[in-house]
This record gives sequence, structure tokens and C-alpha cells, in this order.
Amino acid sequence: MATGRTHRPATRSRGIPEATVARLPLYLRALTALSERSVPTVSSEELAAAAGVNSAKLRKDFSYLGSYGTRGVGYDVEYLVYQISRELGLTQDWPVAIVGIGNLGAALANYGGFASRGFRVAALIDADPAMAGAPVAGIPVQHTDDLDRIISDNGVSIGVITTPPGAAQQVCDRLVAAGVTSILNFAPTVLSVPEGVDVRKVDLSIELQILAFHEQRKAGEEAAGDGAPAGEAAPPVRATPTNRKGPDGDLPAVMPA
Amino acid sequence: MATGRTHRPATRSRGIPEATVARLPLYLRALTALSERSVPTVSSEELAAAAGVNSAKLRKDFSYLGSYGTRGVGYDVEYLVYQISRELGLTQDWPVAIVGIGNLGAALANYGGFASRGFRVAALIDADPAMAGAPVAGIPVQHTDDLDRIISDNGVSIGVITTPPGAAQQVCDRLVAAGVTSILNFAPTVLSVPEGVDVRKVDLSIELQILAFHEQRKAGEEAAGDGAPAGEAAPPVRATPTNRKGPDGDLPAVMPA
DNA sequence: GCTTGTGAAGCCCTTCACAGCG
DNA sequence: CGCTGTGAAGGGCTTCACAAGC
Repeated sequence: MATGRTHRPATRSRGIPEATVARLPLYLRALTALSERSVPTVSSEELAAAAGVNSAKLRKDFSYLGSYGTRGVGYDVEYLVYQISRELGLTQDWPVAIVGIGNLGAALANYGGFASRGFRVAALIDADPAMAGAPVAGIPVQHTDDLDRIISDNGVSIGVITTPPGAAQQVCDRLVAAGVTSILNFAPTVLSVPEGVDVRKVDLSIELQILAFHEQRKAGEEAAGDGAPAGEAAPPVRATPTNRKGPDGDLPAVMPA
Repeated sequence: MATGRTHRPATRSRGIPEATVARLPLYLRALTALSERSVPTVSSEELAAAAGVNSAKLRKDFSYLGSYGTRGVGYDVEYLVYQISRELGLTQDWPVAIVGIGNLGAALANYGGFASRGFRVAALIDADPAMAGAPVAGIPVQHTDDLDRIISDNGVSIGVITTPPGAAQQVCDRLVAAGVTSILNFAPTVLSVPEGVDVRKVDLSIELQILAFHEQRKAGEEAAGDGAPAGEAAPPVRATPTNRKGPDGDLPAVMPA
């Protein structure tokens, strides 16, 4: 998961669990595909398979939205598309500003998946004066100095941060001061925001690290209990060398005896 | 969250809960920053603040790795950096292949956060013959026809998919056939993979949709109980119009009476 | 008969609160 | 005395299994 509200213990929103909210976009995508193929109805089993979840979970999720299915038949595709869109707030237009137009920022500006979901890239902002005016994805890049005005003028409430880590908190503060209340953060930094502002983070290297953990485990299963992997650096000696206990199954003699 | 194992109920790995694994990279980042500032030790309270979690959770997380702290003092920064790196498998080199060199693929190829964590972009692969040979981020793009050989030759076990959605499953199948056992998927598609292959997904538009949900909720709180938001499309009429019950607090009269 | 909707059970994770230890 | 390590309690999410209903 790439979530990250800053504290505030993820209160249940209008009775809909966070975990369910996070899956609604998945269902919506699957339903949209069915809609394009003019499929009129779909069972929880079929839809669950298309969304990559199990059917009991899907039915439970939908039960939080209301009773939108028909027993013995399934769910009406068009109707459900509308209900989920409405629940997610996608029946309205969301102007979004992207701050930090490097490789990633430019990639996001070009990303087609936003526009099709009601997200409109309303502004691109960068600190580099040399970029100002030059269009990226058909949208002119504006300078950070005007951030406040740009956010206000466009009624932006969702900001995307794709700056280098060092600039992220400052940009975040300015976005919040300008009225942004939701932030999608791609910078590898922990942002602190005032109460009432939502932050979600996407960290590309974290995802790879989690994969590496499981990958290492797979390799370890084939030849379990072997020593240190090849090419490993020497472990640093601990400041206060005491007897260490590891969890069961830990590699023996991690530290130089 | 951006996780997505295909079924397999997320078994606890070597006693370490998935939720803990997902936080280890966060701790590692905070610790690395402390290390660069030559801070010798850190308390759970301080480190938790830097990582954006609470200290009880952090201590519990570390307890799964072993007893690496000193009571009354805290944790030795260097030692902990090493232990977490080892646990995540970052003490070894992970060659990674990126398939689909569009805007996003190129941005990832250029992303500095990979190399610094032991991830080496070993190959860039694209289906467009016109791109073949041209270097991106100093790495020549190779053609999909050679995918199998490229994966084998470089010993790649982690693949990154940044293709258009239509090509993702096919690319995934080919990666798996060539020996890849971990996949990071940026394409908005549900991938199906055989047992033993891990998939994590990052979906940019899903993150925005989740933010939109909460954003809508905030707006609704200010003027609660209002009608449909401005600019809303007319809801489709349901195939079998029956009496509908919504959850408590639902907007009244969602459908045209 | 077939599929939804949902109480109940179980699981995992978080949080608490304090014993243990330097 | 301070901070870690951890049983125990609590909460949320998932899964089960079946009653409800078309």
C-alpha cells in the first residue's frame, strides 16, 4: 500500500471502510471495461475475478454502498458504474496541479489515465525559470513564484508533488497555504501537514524493496540456512557489542565473533 | 496501498508481518539520513517521528527482527541500517528490467532512488523497433523480441512493467516464462501470474481517486445534505427499478423519482 | 435454482501499558 | 531513571456460510 495520512487514525468515512474505498477504483475499472463491451449485468463472482479480489469481499464492499444488486441475477453494470463514480466523487471535475516537472512530473502530465477519470491537469509548476512557458503535454509550465495565485485561480484542491525530496516539504507547505487539501506525494519524504489535509504517498523504491524482501526469501528457501549472500558488505561492528538474539530461523553469526 | 499478490493469502514471511516489511524501507530511509548526519544512536520515539509512525509500532516492528536496541539508550544507527538492509535483501545487487519505455518507463530509468538501494537497471525493453539502440538514461533500449535472452543474460528476477494496459499481461507472461519472479506493475491491469510469482502494483489514477473520495467528503461536511454536485451527469436509469435502500446518511433521492 | 446481502467467526495488525534491563 | 521489548487488549478487515429474495 502506498497510503500515508499523517496521524489521524483513518476514521471510517461515512460508514465506508478505508479498505473498501481503496478497492472501489478497481471495481470501477473492471466495470468500465464491461460497459464498453456492452455487458448488461455481472455477478459478484465474475466481477471479482476481473478486479482480482474474491467475491465475498466484493459483495461486502458493495453492501456498504447500498443494496445495488439483484439476487439470482447480479449487478447492473451501468448503474453500478454510476453509483461508484458518484461515491468516489468522479462525477465532478477535479483540477489538479503538478509541482516539479522533471521526468516523473512530465510523465504524469502526459498520463492518459487521469483525464478519463475526471482529473484535469490544470497547472504545471516548476522552480526552474528556464522551463517557464515551455509547454509539457500541451500545458505551459509556470514558475513556483506564482504558485499561490495559480492554485487559487484554478480552484485546485488536489496537488501532486514530484519535486526532489529536499523541496517537497516546502512545496507542500505552500500548496496547503494556498488552499490545497489533498496531496499525492511522489517525493521520498515524510510530509507533515495540518489536520484536515490528506496525504497519500507513492514511493517507487519502496515497492521494489518489498519485492526484494520476498525475492530474497524465495532464494533462501531453495538453499535454506546458507551463509551471507555473495557480494555482501562486511557488517558494521555494533557500538555496544552484547549477546544478540535473533528470531528463530535467523542467520547464525551475523556479527564477527 | 499499492499491493497486489494474486490470491495466496499473504502468508507471514519468516515471522515478519507484511505490514512490518512494508515499513522497513521507511525506517531505512530515516536511518540513512541520520547516518549521513553521523548521529550515533536514536530512540524509538525520535526515529518513529522521522519515519512518520508511532513509536510503539516501530518497537514492535523491530522486535520481529530481533533485539537490536539498548534499553535506556536507543538503537545504534549504523547497526540498524545494516540489519534492515540485510533483512530486505539490499546487501546484494538486484538487476531490474523495465519493459515499456514511454514517459513513465523513461522516468523510472532515470530515477536515482533505485541505484542507491541496490537496484540496477540492467535492461530497457520496448516493442517499438524505432527505439531500439537509442539510449535512455545511458542504457540502450532493446527490442521485445529479445526479451527472453535479455532476462536470462542479465540474471533479472525483478521486472517492471510500464507498457500500455493492453500489452501488460502478455509482457508479464513472457517475463515469467523467462524466469522473472517479482513484478512491479504500473499498467492499470490486473495481472494473473502462476504461484510463486509476486506482483505489486502502483496505480497512479487509483491514488487520485482515493483522494477525491475524501476531498468530496470534506466538501460535503461544510454544507452537508445538499443535492447532487454541480455539473453532475444524469444518473442512468436502472434496469430493474426496485425500491432502493441506501446506507444511513446517504443522499436522498439519488435516482429520478 | 442461483446470487446477493450479511451476521458471525477468525485473523492480522495496532495500541496500550508495563515489566525488564541497561 | 529511561527506553526497549512484549504480553494482552482492542479494532478493523477478511472470510465463511447461510438466510433472504428474485
